[in-house]
Amino acid sequence: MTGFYSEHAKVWVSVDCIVFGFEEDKLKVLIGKRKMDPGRGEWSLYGGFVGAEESLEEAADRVLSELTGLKKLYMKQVGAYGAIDRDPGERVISVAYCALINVRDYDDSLREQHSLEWVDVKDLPHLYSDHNLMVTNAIAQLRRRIRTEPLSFNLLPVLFTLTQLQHVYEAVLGTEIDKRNFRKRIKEIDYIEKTELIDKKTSKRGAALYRFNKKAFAEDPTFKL
Amino acid sequence: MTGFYSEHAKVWVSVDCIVFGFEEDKLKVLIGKRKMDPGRGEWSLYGGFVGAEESLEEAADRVLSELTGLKKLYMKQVGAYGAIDRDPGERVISVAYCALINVRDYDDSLREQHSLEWVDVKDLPHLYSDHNLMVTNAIAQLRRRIRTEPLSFNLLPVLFTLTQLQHVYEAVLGTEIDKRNFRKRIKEIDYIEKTELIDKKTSKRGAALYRFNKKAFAEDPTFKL
DNA sequence: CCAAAAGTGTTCCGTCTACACCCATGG
DNA sequence: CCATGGGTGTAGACGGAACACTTTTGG
Repeated sequence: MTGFYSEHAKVWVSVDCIVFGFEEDKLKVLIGKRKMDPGRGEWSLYGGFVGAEESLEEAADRVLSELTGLKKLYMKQVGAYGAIDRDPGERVISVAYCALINVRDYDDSLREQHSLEWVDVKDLPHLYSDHNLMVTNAIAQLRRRIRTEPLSFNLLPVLFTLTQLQHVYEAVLGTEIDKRNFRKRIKEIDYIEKTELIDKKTSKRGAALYRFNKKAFAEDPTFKL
Repeated sequence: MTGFYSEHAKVWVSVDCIVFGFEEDKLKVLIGKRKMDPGRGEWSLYGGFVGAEESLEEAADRVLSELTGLKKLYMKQVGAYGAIDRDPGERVISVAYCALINVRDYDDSLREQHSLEWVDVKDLPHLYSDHNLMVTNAIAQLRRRIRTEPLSFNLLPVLFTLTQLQHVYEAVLGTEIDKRNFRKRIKEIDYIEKTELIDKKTSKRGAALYRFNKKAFAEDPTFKL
């Protein structure tokens, strides 16, 4: 410490995670009731303070793995929120991160331990502080990116059917998509590979299972859907 | 102060401004040589610390008006930068803001006072800390937004010719644009109004001056170019 | 009179959209 | 045998890209 900036004020910085999951053909967010003051009992995103010895990304990773037990999730910064009175307790600047997880990878007992709930984004309650704004911005970002980046696979199991994939796009974009047009476009994308496996859970006839080939995508990282 | 968060560490938070201007048909950024340690003498964005009693936006506004003497500039958050060692002196988290200004509104003596230079984005030197990354991200954001938001007018005088406007798009996007296609699209946009005035500075024949009508845009805020 | 920038339409091609029926199977 | 979700192709509309010449006037 050399004291370059000692005349300036320091503030608390936190990270808040908007964790999206896909369940029952709906886009959902993981929220819980706050267990601490201020705001005890209010619905809230899950977050944590940034330590002196960790970067913003590390803090977000830490919070996410506390929350989900999962590592190496898709994660993207949404933005910094710095209104003076955004936190009812003290002055805290928060950086929001959006994460996408496959609900089936997620240990449900961990969810219950933290008393978290998957809530449909269309049906969000009032959240603590400016968390509703964060979620709104995260959804807007998700909608923009899902057309040009292979995000959707993060919300699905490794093997998925085209109907499932289509439902992800419909849930995120909030629109209906024509099945034939959708499948036509998929066919032209090399790194969405059809496997020999058949899923019989959702239909009597059975649906072909597909897989996202990361290596093939890395070779030609263009995405357009 | 109620001491809710006292067990957690506080950090310094700063804002850094990426100020874009349009000059000589090029997209330029305002940078200067740092006048303080650490990093004295290095090329750098202009920034400042966030005070205890101001929001991030207020801090960015304050820094921008110190810098330009201008208020109510177009300004957008680029993102938060929080690597541990990003600042060579101490641990500082910085939030980058991108601003667009009309170079002709800008008092050049103020520029000289702060020993700032307009530098072509294609010709940027190495900048202090992670500032090159901030500029890169700001340009990427600008390219995305300029197609769907009426940003370009912020880089031009109130009255501008269509050739100037086209040059703004070419400089930001880094591509050549077909003149006839460009003007065809402009004609279909109601809130880009042709005035009776003629600019004779750039050509012998003279070019019609146009204006962006904010009110007309507010009534139908769709933009597509 | 000529250099230099302003201004102006049409054609073509590729992309997106709309749209309806047969298939396979478990119950 | 029928209800349920899986799977397939075509035609028309629309929007974007390519492209070249005339106009005006200051020097």
